[in-house]
Amino acid sequence: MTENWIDRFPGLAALSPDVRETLVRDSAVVEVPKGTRIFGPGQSPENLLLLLDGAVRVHQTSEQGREIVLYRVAAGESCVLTTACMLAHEDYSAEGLADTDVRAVAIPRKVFDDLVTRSIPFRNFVFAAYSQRITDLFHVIEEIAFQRLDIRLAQRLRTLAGDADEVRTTHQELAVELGTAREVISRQLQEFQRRGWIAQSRGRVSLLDRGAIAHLAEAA
Amino acid sequence: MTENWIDRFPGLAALSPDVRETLVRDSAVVEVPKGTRIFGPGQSPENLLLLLDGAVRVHQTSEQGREIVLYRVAAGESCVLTTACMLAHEDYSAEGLADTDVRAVAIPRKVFDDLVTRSIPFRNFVFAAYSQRITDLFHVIEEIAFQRLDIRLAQRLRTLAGDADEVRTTHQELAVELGTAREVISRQLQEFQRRGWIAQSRGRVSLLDRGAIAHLAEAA
DNA sequence: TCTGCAGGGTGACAACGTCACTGAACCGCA
DNA sequence: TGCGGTTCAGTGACGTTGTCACCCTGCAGA
Repeated sequence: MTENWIDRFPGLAALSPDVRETLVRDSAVVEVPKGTRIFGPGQSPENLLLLLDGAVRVHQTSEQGREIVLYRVAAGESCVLTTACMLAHEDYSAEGLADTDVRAVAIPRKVFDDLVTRSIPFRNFVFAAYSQRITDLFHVIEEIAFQRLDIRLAQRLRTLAGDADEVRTTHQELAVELGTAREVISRQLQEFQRRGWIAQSRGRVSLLDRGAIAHLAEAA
Repeated sequence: MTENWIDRFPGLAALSPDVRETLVRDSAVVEVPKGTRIFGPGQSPENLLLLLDGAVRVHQTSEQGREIVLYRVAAGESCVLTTACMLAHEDYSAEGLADTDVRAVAIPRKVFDDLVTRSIPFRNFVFAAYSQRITDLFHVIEEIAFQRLDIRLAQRLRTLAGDADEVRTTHQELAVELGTAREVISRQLQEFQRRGWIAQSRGRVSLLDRGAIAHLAEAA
């Protein structure tokens, strides 16, 4: 448990030795399995999470039951908005789910407060993390307001696939990614398939022509 | 200039006397006329602004030139995201415009850093302000993704009108408010007019039946 | 009075969302 | 191996929103 995880966070490189010591001593490394609900309405976390491995997906659900993925927290990043949106008076319908198995450092609120007071680099880290998330949200707004769906879908398929050449997901899940309806995804994927860019089977999309997909995705 | 503006900010009520003194001594009250661009791409503010009077409107503009209003900062609130989104590495296309004549307190970055270190209540104020803005952004996302335009337009007409019974604005400006196109606003307003809810003339919308408008707005 | 221009109206069409329903693939189990 | 339930995907019809091209109108300044 004396693992030196701090070096995994570039933003924390400037921490002084005593701050590092506090952080390592008073935080716990936790593991949560894929699918766990990390926070959500009626579930306010008393920790700031720094992700070591895995990813956390943050959703919003509308009253009518439609959903959209707001952003993901990747390894090496922190889950600041998590704490922030819980801090707000309004209870909000955003929730965080473990997208994969997750290993994270949990910094208790008191330790967090202490560090923010004591350490300028730590504070900068926190504010930088906020800024990053906020620009993520700006991105989301720009895309849902102004970007065509075929382009957004192509982009999302690329990022979900990563290095692999297939994505294991349902049309419904893709619809939630983009905040649209399943039927719309089905039709778009059919069009992609018709053009020979992808192949589909139940629960799986294979990318056949990454070049064409990339070309569309970059037609931003 | 020794005006005690601190009491206008409920979140700052808990500040200790010495912090209050620093804040009042080292901050300046500034006035900017309506229409001034307060921040934007290539214009990063070195101050945190606390609004005393007036309102600031924060926009985002897409590459294709379409715009959307993200939120407004009202008197008694602070412009935290302003500083935050400038802090992010990416240069972002959000910009802040004085929606009316504005009077505000400008807290220089150094003073801000000092206060965040010294004062727990000040820090809470800052974090609470962040949370508020972030939930505002969540609201925006929920609305543009899932809410019908007629409902959003009715809501916006109500808030823009305030106590008055008319709104002095063009269709184009309303389109920017909601991130849509002018033609769409024109058609919706015509429908409202046909139902006898509003009357229109060049650059002006009069609310004739606030009850009906409110009813639609609350059909969220 | 003329003229330029911002504001607003309109029709056609494309893109996206919704609804109702159908069929296909998969799973557990007899 | 076949059965039945469930999840996933396909489809047509239709309503809403976005885009494009173009027009008309009211207003201000020359």
